Amino acid sequence: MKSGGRPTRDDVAEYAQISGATVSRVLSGRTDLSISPETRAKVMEAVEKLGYRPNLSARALMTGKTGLVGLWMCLGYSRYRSQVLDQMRNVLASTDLTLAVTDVDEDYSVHHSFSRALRVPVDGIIAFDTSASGETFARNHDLLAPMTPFVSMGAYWSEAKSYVGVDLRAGADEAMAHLLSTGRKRIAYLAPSNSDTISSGARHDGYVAAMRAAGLPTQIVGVKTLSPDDMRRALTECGPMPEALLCMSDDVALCASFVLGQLGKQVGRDVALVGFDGIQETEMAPCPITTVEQPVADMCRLTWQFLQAQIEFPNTGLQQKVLKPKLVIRDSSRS
Amino acid sequence: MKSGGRPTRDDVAEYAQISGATVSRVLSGRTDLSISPETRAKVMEAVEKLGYRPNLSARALMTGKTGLVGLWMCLGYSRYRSQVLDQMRNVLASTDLTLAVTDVDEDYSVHHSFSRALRVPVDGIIAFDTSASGETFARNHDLLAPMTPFVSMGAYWSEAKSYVGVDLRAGADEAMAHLLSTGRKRIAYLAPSNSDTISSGARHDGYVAAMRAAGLPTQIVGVKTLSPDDMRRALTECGPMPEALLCMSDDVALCASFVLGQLGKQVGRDVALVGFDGIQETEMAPCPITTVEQPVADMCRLTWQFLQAQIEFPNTGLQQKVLKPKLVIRDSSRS
DNA sequence: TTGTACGCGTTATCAG
DNA sequence: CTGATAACGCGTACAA
Repeated sequence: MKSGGRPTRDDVAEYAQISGATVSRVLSGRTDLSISPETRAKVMEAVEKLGYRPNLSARALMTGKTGLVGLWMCLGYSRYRSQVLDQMRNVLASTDLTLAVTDVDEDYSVHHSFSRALRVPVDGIIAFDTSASGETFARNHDLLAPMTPFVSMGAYWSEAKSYVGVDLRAGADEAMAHLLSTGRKRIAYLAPSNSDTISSGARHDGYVAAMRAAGLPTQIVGVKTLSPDDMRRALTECGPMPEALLCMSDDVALCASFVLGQLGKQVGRDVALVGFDGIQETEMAPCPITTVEQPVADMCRLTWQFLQAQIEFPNTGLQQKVLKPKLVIRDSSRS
Repeated sequence: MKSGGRPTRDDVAEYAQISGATVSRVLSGRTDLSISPETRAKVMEAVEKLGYRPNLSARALMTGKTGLVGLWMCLGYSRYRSQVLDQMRNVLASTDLTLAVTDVDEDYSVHHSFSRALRVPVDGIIAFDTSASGETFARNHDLLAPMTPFVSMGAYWSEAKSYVGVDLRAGADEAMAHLLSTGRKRIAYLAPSNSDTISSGARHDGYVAAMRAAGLPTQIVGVKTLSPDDMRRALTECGPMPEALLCMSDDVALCASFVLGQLGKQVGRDVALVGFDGIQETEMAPCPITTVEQPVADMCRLTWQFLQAQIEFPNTGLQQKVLKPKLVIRDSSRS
């Protein structure tokens, strides 16, 4: 046996006094091969004795498959993302593939993020809510991994790629229609100021369009981070308190809800609140929060279907589907 | 070039009319090698033209390194875990290694979970709060990946392995001392009924020990899931409402807080609440919740230090450190 | 500065 | 049922 490193297949073979090929056969776990019980026993003993584990890279090199599905997402704190992670895990659980989650953060350059993510050797890629615009994303994917099966999932996509999208614009339209129907006029859009979503994207655009259509002035409020302090600053320095806030996410809405309480405002009466995502916590806020619920379960299931097809049949064409979110009205905006 | 599949290094070489070795050299990005500008240009052009990407498995096979750090954790929904993910990502960001997060769920058998996680070829493993007992875990690690650098992080560990632990027992002791000092006597321990933590572990044990020492009867309350419905059932069917609840996690405490409100009880006055983990949301509850805060940042930083040492110097001995959590007292238990 | 040749640890295809 | 042997795609001495 080699002195220093990990034992190899041939170390096992030597120890067991048989050929390397046979070791492979035993360890392959295939049922269509027949192996004598004694040989099998010898191999297993040697494996145990030597603490042998197959080298995954070598195996992948031979088979051309790693058995991994890459999930690309921003690992920054977000309850919605955490929920998607949970769901994706459930979907993959019944499979013989393994989920490998990789950080793709908008803070780094897209290219830098990608080259990192691509260091994980996967059979297919799911890119979730990578907020780099869909097109930039598609171009980078072409550049960096043209042959790898790929599906983007969530709010952003490119028509050049397969995707399962969520029509947040429809969600924003519905939310705004609802908000306006309650008679409120001074409605602001609230989002993290360091994010793209504050000045563009389906939610922002839906808000602006609805306000314009109603002949009302728009007001964009940016919040630096989702800390109570920054939220308080944002909410007090933006002028007179708006009658309603369309929040970019439920995380934003929940933080706003807390700060409004501190400021002596009553959510639902003094200020209406609508969030996006549909995370569980909106239900458990002091005043339950209206939200545009994302179809997380369907989204994950369908995405996996798409990707699986691409992995199994490399010639699969583009698969594209847009899902509709669902407005869930609660006390924060009812009256 | 081969017909069907991805282009290889030698396809690039052929296209550029040079040797495969030179292609490798150009793409290695090393500065100590000297390559003529024309050659470099030819290679780059061929790479672009053919859409060549190096095969990671082959590269890993050669170098013996994948550049990946495996983070093993349960991907089920939990705000604390999400926070750890966020922090770990920050720690690894300044590194040239890539984080590959893998689901290791206590619901599956430990062995099954492990063999899955081990399908990701990594240079080192961080196992976070894998609630399988530390010893079981260590044994499985020995069985499945004896040579791979390994550090466990969080509430569970084995003395046979390197770890960065958090002394939740000390946290529980402190929390109970605090709770008892407020004069409350009917104190219950609240945890998910399907989890190990309901009948064992540092938090449970600390609770039981403190109650016994105070000559008070213990009361364990199990909650099926963290839905308001299940929580309501747990809290109403456990007999007369306890004066205080030591909650297994902040997620549990927050859910309890919501349900108590619904039941007309005032948190902090009628029922005291203490949670574990120190997630941000405890601060933003209607009545801010006392919590045993985990040293997430230090924990992640130190764990990485340990792992890095093992990766760099394979002969590194056992590295073990236990961190103390910090009791943060808020209104939910003050008076 | 570039090319040749070998080996990393597997799986898979042949004979035997 | 088992043993040689040929790839898989790449990095790197060594030679030119």
